[in-house]
Amino acid sequence: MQELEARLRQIKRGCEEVLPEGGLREKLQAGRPLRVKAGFDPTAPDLHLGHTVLINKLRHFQDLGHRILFLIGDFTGMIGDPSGKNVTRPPLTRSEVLENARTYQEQVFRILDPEKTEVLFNSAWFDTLGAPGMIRLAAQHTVARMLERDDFAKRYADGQPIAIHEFLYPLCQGYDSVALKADVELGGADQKFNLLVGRELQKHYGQPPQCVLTLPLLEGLDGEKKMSKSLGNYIGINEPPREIFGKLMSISDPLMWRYYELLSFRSEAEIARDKAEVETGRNPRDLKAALAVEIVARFHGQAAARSAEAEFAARFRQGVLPDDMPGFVLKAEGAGLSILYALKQAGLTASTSEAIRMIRQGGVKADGERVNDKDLLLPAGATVVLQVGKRKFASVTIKA
RNA sequence: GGAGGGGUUCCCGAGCGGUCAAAGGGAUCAGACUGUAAAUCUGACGGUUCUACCUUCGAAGGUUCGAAUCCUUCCCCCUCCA
Repeated sequence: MQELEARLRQIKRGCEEVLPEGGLREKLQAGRPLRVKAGFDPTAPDLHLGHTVLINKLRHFQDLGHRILFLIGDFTGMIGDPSGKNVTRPPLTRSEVLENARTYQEQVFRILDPEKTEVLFNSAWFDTLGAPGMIRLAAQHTVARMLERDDFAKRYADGQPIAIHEFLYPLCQGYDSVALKADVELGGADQKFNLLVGRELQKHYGQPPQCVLTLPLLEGLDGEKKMSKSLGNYIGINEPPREIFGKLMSISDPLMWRYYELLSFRSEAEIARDKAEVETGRNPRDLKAALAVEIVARFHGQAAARSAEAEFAARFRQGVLPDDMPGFVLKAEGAGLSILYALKQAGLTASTSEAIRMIRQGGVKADGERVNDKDLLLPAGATVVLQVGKRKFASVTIKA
């Protein structure tokens, strides 16, 4: 009994909503492995930490012995989830879909256990459903219920267009749950409506309705807006260890606790203890580093995480240069090479104008010495370590 | 089919014949401060052979000593009415 409660708490951690409240306990009580569904767009995935909040939750289920149904919406992808943009996405070819699915798996299986994961495509049932089947499906839901969806309601009230096919998206997503006989479905907080349609449809088709878990959208590095690639405030799981480590170290303290809650696999009790320690004087920096190590290790292994941490400490606390900075060999013009030209050629600045600006602002160092003279010549034959700002380095050798 | 509004530098957005490389905000970058934190403050933010010159304001032409600003044509967005 106590164990059940513990499991329930682990599953609910970080969730925005669990609907219906008691439903999950009931399903867990049955003791059998649950069928846990999560749907993904068939678009080319380049996962960032925001995506992993949901995948982590799937992992929790797996750890508790449940079955993950990793559904790729290659059919629903043709519709595109209604976002008000009112564009029908061009359907992907079969090989594009398979390629994207492969990339998904390569990334997702760094968190999930492939043995306990089934990867499925919803075209499997929709391709054979046919127009009559689609009409029968559409008959299961009313326009009034559809308009309850916040996004639809707003657009309808504002006189914004809603194309008919947009109504089909929630229905199809719901039908996926029917086809899969899902016990639980996970989705982002913005998916609540669609997830609930699944419950309705399952009832219509004589199945026990799934339990719905919504997960919050993770805030990006700025701590304000949701993490997304287009906003540039993301940490991609394929980024090099050093990048992931550095980006995590740059987040604010409040955001760090948020990340602990949603991204760390450490127990809530441990995190609470750390939090208390910080309040009595422990340096939050060390906890941030611990989080960074955990995350880097998840995607790149323990060794890479340790070395990223060591390098970070060396570079920023002791000012040691990175040992693998890019190297360049540039030809001198006469007696030497203009520092401006070297900075640009080494890719440290986008243009010579920018190089001048950086020097004026005191952001350029050569062999650790601040450069104040924009007309400085690097002598032929020398090898100089150039630095712009805190994180851009290059080793430049001037050839006569 | 009819009426109207608009396309400006990474984004939003002012400018509406010279003082415009173009206000203001955001993002970004550098410096100071620090825990490489965050917040804050200062500065930068088209290019170059850099106190000057060159290229930019949807596209192409034109008027003018001079245009992002005026005219012509074209392309593209949006709103309202039917």
